[in-house]
Amino acid sequence: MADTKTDGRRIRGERSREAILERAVALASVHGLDGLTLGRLAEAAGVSKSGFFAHWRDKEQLQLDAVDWASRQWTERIVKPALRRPAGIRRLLALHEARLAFYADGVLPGGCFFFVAQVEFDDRPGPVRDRVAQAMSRWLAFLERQAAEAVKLGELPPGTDTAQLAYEIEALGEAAVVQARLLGRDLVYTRARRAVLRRLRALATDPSLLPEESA
Amino acid sequence: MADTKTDGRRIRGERSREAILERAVALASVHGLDGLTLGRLAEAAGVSKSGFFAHWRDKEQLQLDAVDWASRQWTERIVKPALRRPAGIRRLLALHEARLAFYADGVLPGGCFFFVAQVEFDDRPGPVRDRVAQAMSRWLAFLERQAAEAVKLGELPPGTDTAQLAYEIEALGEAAVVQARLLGRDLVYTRARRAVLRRLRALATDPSLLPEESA
DNA sequence: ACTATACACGACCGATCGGTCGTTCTTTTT
DNA sequence: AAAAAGAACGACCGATCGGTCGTGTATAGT
Repeated sequence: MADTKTDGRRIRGERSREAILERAVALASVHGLDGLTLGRLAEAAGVSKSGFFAHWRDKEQLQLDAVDWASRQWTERIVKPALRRPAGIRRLLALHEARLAFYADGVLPGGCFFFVAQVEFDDRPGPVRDRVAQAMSRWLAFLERQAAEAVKLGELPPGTDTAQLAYEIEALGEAAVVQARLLGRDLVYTRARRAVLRRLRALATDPSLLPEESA
Repeated sequence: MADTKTDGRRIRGERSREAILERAVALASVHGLDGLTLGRLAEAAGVSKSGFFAHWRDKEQLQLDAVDWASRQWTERIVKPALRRPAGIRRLLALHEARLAFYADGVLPGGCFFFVAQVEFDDRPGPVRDRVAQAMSRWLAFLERQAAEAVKLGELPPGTDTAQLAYEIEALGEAAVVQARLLGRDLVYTRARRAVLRRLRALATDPSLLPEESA
């Protein structure tokens, strides 16, 4: 039952480590980075608590790795696919839709824990707070840059408040997870998608670049 | 130092109980209803842990009371003031603005904990989950009703998707708290206000009912 | 002034928290 | 084949969790 050794280097626990990390991110999205307990994590990942400490020095190291792991997933599943779409308003919409699809996949069942942790760690300076803040502001800055690109391409009118638009896309995407618990995923995700689509169509100099609302 | 006896009935610890409850709500907005610990709460409220248990049977009772207390505050500080505004789109905007002002006051420094608790308690049936879900859906239903009223008054075009509009107002209001931690309150609250104002002005049959954007 | 009551306290409880330790088993290196 | 280096375990640690108990005390009603 040896792990597939993809290269010459060290192997064994990597699969286990990755599996634990994935569970940790999922749990943190529900309970928060701080509310995540190592006992529940170990049980959920099928290892003992001391098995966990073979991979991480302490809880803080796990939290840091969890932030990095989630950031990497965010990039792979949301940013990269959207970057294959043409720049401008279509890419903005693609980013929003990829995010909803990512949430629907259940990797972050409670929504992105950056947003909970941003509050949790606000008054507790340290590397975890820094990394969470960094991940969040990178995402907001990225959204804003894409909006600015759309302005430069002439797909949005000059003078468009790109930071404002980034705020709205962020808000409408994140809120979906919470409301989905109450009203059902399909219904709420449709609303979340339509909200941004409408907003972009209303702003766009050429709305025909975007799909129709009923699509 | 006797409490003001507003009526003939029981008095003494009420002030203390109210003070504890207020602190509990504030803490729960940051750490979640579940992440709230009685030790921190007792310390923050200046009582002993056993002093706390003079007022509540257990943590669950406190959580229930906290939900009710927050709901009441929500009504007093957001709903009631907005109900004094004329029905229709002006009232919708007033609701959004009152919410931002409420958040700015710091009663719920982490944002409304309904939204965190909705995720926290999702897979744990019980009275707390029920009450949280009830509070959230009451708020969404109220927003939707006000939007429907605006349609009936002719301030929004017939056929407007009122549930969609309620979703957007909710999302744009709640997200502000989180982003405010990162980017500063004034900046983000301005964005949150402008987002809903723009949306309403774009929809309205008579935009002059609403203030200018630059206001 | 006396008594009943409710509030608040410090001390304490079992369970769980994050974390350590010594051991065992497997894998990699030599 | 022997030795070195992970990886995982069960047992256990002090601290903190939610919660109990007995006591002291301030107040309300008589």
